[in-house]
Amino acid sequence: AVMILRSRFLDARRKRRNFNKQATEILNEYFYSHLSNPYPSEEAKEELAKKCGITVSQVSNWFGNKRIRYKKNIGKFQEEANIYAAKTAVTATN
Amino acid sequence: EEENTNPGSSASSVTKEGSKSINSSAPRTRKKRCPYSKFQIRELEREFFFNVYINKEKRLQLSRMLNLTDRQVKIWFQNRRMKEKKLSRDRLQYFSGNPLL
DNA sequence: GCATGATAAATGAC
DNA sequence: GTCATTTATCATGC
Repeated sequence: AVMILRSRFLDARRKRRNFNKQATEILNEYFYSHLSNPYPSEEAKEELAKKCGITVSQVSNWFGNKRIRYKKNIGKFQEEANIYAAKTAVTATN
Repeated sequence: EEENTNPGSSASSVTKEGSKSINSSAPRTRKKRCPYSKFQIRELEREFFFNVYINKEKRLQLSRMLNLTDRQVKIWFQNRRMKEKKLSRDRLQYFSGNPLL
């Protein structure tokens, strides 16, 4: 039984699964509302992980990938940036 | 499963990372990440199994055998220790709260 | 076919 | 030394 769990653990670590849309929304919301300094603290990471239903490591991975891919091609993310900018603006007015 | 095409040797004579150019304020471009071969990984892992911390002597020996610099071997062990720590964390998280145990 | 998450080299703060 | 990163690469999803 232990061996089964062990192999299952190894497979789960290697397989990649996309996050659900809600988790991605939360992460993007934080990213674009902190675009000048998109480096969440350890506490912020834990809170994001809890809200997204993922691990802190996964949050770190997401921000690492997001930062460099955004920097490498800002134009590609412009539309996305506008969407979340408008979204946070709406929530701010409420 | 072959050797490294080390980009460091292709540039101007940079025998070791210790050697600095005359220019003190050089931006010093970041070394391109080059994945190690299966053979290199096997030997590094073998040594890591015996001791997580490698001494200077074995480090020099390994670096010569694998055609890597001292610094590369040193950094590999640092990263490998971090990886081990993360694996332990993941294992603990995965097996904790598992009803089948 | 790229988008995306995870991992592997490499750097730098401390 | 650790450790959060950057960057490229790998593996998978779709």
